[in-house]
Formats: sequence, structure tokens, C-alpha cells
Amino acid sequence: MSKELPRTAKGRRTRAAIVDAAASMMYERGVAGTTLDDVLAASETGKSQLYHYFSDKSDLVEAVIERQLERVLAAQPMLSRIDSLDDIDVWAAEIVRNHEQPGGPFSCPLGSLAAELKNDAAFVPSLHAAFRRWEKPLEQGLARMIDRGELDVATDPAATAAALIASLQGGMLIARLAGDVQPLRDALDAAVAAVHRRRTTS
Amino acid sequence: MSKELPRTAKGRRTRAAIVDAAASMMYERGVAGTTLDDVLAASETGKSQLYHYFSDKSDLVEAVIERQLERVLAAQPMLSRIDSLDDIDVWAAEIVRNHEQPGGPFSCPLGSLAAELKNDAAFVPSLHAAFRRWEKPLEQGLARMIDRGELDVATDPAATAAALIASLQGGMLIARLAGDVQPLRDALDAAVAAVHRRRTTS
DNA sequence: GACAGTTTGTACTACCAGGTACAAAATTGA
DNA sequence: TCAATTTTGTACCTGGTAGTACAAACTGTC
Repeated sequence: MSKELPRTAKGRRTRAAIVDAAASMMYERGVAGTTLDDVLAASETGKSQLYHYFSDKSDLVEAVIERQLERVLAAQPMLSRIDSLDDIDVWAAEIVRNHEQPGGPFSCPLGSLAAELKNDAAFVPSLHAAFRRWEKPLEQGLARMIDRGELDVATDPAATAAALIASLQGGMLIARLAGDVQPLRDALDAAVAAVHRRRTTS
Repeated sequence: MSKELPRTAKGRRTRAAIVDAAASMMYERGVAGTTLDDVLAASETGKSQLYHYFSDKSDLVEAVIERQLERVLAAQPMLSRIDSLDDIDVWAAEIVRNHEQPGGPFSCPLGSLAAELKNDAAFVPSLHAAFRRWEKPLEQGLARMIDRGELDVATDPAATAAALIASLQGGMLIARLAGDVQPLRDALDAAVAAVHRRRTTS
């Protein structure tokens, strides 16, 4: 159960600072590895603020899921412009570019959260919804291509979008362990190539 | 730092019981969500046993990584028999079959562990090594196919094996959130199709 | 400026989890 | 059998973490 949103500008700033700090720390150290005291110190707030805006840690985590989705979407501006097979290539290149600097991050704010929380039934609906929102722009772009006859009508846009994100996530995990972007690039390329193969011969 | 292995048969049984219980519980509830007391209760052992065989929780987790690798390999007998493109199809089908019963698990013992621990530098080497051992049979099968001229010589067996496992992992994550095997099947199929496309025209 | 509602500071509590101490059993090997 | 080694039982300690209590300070509105 979530509490009310802040009613004043000051309150909104405070709440946002808490969520931002929590998002960053949970990304770096994991949810379980992040204590509320750490979050409060990082956001320069106090416990009474936290419990004023959130009912408990789980409630804060829900807010962090939302926040990380925003961050993920913001990091890939190409996503919302996908309207052709070439655009998908560009999007994939954009993802890889975000991670090809040596040392990382090789990690996705939303994917990390999902992986850690996927066994907690309480978070699965929110996580699933977040991923669906991520997949949506891809799905819509694919649907338009099908409508225009550029892709096989038997293509399932939602399933294809899900497979793209899945390969991205798996690639990220392996890249992280290997300390190298290559697995991300390869896994993503394979998924993108699968989409290309649904192109109608023109 | 790990402690010595048990020197008697009884000791080996005890240690194995602890690791087995820990592996199962950490799979279900995550590493952070599993307390040592839970593990001891489930394995019907005591704290003195645990600290006799493991220096601390991290040490136990290292043992669990090994154990989960064994479980994963045991669940896919086809893996060690891969020697052709058809074999890869059969292997992929075997994976999907392990998860297509409604309700799950849609989860990989090793992948879950890796996702939770990937930000802890102390565990990355072990996790990476475990995944490399998983990829090895695939890699070797691919190398044989290249040697026999069935696959393009430009194919990188290690990278291809890594991409296959990456897609599997990502598919598993999305399948878990969606409560449906389909994303696993799709992501894996895309990666397998990418291998097929490296086939030499014969 | 006064009042209601919102926001924040400080101190505290309760509990749980990892880890330790140490002595008692059990096992092994000679 | 007997001593050395390995294994196990019980009780305890300690730090940290989520969550609470409650009053003070602030903010906006009339």
C-alpha cells in the first residue's frame, strides 16, 4: 500500500531525492544490499521523511521500479522512433554504445532489479508491467512495419519485441560476468537478425 | 578462504546436506533472502557443522555456485552430445521442455545466482567460470562442426556459445515475469537460428 | 498573523542474522 | 583399548536494520 504523494513543491523534491538515491544505490548494491539508512544519508533526508512518503521498504522499491524504467527509456532515445528495420539496427547500436566503454556498466537498471526480485510474487506484476512498457515502442514499430507490408504478417509484434528485450537482458548478464560487451552485442545481433529474416522480399 | 573438506564419510554427507539445502533455498528465495538458520533447519544440521566446513556465508555461496552448475548440467543431458546443428535444436528443445509446464519454474539455478551476485566483485570470477563450463560443451561441438566444414570458418565458437546461453538467460527472465515459456522459446530460437545461418551451403 | 495541514528532526525499540566459544560426542587408526 | 582427530550440540554475543513515537518546524491560505 502506497502513501499519498507530496502536496507541496518541497515535499515533491524530498520524495524525488529519496527515490533517486534509492534507485542508484539499489542499482549498484542490489535491493537487499541497500539499507534505508544508506538511502537517507545519500539523499540527505531523514527517516521521518521516508516513512512519510512510503509505507515501508517494499513501497519504496515499487517507486524505484518506476524510476528505473524512466532511466532506461531515457537512455535509448531511438526506442520511441523505431519505424523500420534500419531503425532497429540503430536502436541496437545505441544500446551497445551505452555499454561499450571498457569496465561497464554492462548492466541494466531494470534488468538488475527484475533479476533480484523475480521470485517475490509481490513485485512480479510491477516488473512485468515495466518491461511491457519498455517493449511497447518496439512492438508498435513492428506492428506498423507489418501493416505496411514490410514484415511477414505472421510476425507477432509483442512476442518479437519481448524476444529482443530478452536477448538484450541475457547479453547484458553474460557481458557483465565476462567484463566485455561482446556477448551483449552478439545476443542482440542474433535477435535483430531474427527480425530481419521476417522481412518480406521486396 | 574456504575450509578443509570433510575427512570422513559422515562429514561428507553433512557438508553435502548443507550445500544442497542452501542451493535449494537460495534458488527459491535468493541468497540475501536465505538465512543460515533456515539452511541449518532444512538440512537438519547445526551451526557448528556449518562453521566447521565453511568459513562464512560467502564461502557457502561459492559452494552453492558449484552445486548449481552441476544441477544445470544434469538437467540438460543433450548438452554434452552436441555435434551437429540438429543437436543444437534438440538441446534447445530440451531446455524449453524443462520449463514448459504451466507455472514454471522459468528460472535457472545458475542464472538466478549470477543475477543476484553479479555486482559483488568477489563472486564474479566463480560465476564467470561456471558459465564458461556451461558454454564449453557447446563451444566444442561448434568447433567440431567448423572443423568438418559444416559451419563458416569465420564463426567464433566461444562467442557463439556465449550468445546462445545469453539468449537463454534473458528469455528465462522475461518468461518468468510473463509467467509463460514463450519468451524463452523465442529468444532461444533466435539465437539458434543465428547459428544455422552460419551453415556452409552444401 | 493565525490556523490547519504538511513536512521534518531526534530518539528509541524490537528483532533478527551472522558469527563465536567451548565442551561433549563420535570416529579413526595404531 | 586408547589417544588423536574429526564432528557435533548448546548457548551466547553483537551489530545492524526495519520500523515507531512524538513533538517541533515549516508552508500555504484566509
